[in-house]
Amino acid sequence: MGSAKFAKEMNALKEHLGKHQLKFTRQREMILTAFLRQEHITAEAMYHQLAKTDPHLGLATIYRTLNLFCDAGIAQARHFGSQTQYDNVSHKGHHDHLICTGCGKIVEFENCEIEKLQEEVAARNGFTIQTHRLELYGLCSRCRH
Amino acid sequence: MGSAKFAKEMNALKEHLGKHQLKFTRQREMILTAFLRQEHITAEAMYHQLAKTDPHLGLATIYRTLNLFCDAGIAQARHFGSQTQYDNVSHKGHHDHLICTGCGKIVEFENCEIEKLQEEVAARNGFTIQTHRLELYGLCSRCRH
DNA sequence: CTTTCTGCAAAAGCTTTGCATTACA
DNA sequence: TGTAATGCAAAGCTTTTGCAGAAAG
Repeated sequence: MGSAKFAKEMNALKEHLGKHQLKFTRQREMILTAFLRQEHITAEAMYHQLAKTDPHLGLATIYRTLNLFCDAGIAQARHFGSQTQYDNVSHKGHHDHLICTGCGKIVEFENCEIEKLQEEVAARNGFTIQTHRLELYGLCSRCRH
Repeated sequence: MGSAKFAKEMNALKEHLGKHQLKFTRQREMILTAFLRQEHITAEAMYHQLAKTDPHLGLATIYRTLNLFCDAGIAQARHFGSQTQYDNVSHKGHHDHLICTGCGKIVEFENCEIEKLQEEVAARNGFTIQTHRLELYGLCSRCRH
């Protein structure tokens, strides 16, 4: 199965489910597998994507499940524009955003130096970083004049 | 008038209005004056705040006006939680946040080196930064053991 | 006077919730 | 067999829009 490579997250989910008397369902497995294939996705996008496989899967179930992933530490919700993006935490730390306030364009970038400085700041304050969010807002070259 | 200290932004607004055949109204003046007194605010919060002064001021007018300020470059919208925060662009004493996922403690910090690297990343991608948001999530010393 | 604004209410997204039914353990 | 999860539809929130009357230039 394709989910073999997602064993780590699958276990994290199962562990969370066990701790909270929740159940491992066909839908949760399907949604997790689809989710882990992307860096970030909206509930609506996942709904359309999975409709091909399971036309009866409800949008509410997707919302409930993505929120469950957040509780389990597998996903992280990020409000962007009018929608919520669910980020794949295992890709995080390599995935910050430059956002044009003029046209909405998003450029993804990673910068190890910034991350190193973040670690320093955290250490200085006695923190151990689990994840972070960095968004730079500005104007792209096309929108600047 | 109390608005004397906000002359710069008031002029920026008037200039934008002039350029676009828009009008300078009592409501726009009132909302701008209230807006400039804070670092950031939601439409709803401003609605309640101004209700004391002008009980007939509509929420729709506040939304329209705050969005106008964004067009004029005086404000900047940032989606946070389920609401939109309108940031006062002239307050650039920007602080970032360290957030403990264990106890919810928030530590504010500033780091010029990180900001310098952000500028570099932006420049490399043809962006001019207006503002940014950096949040580090992790465990504080007390929550770690 | 003409054009733009405002206030109200209604509509429009996105997300959550209630409930009967189904699936898991 | 007892809980929890699902699907559907309805409700809830925040934000936007339509329109008639009011205000600005």
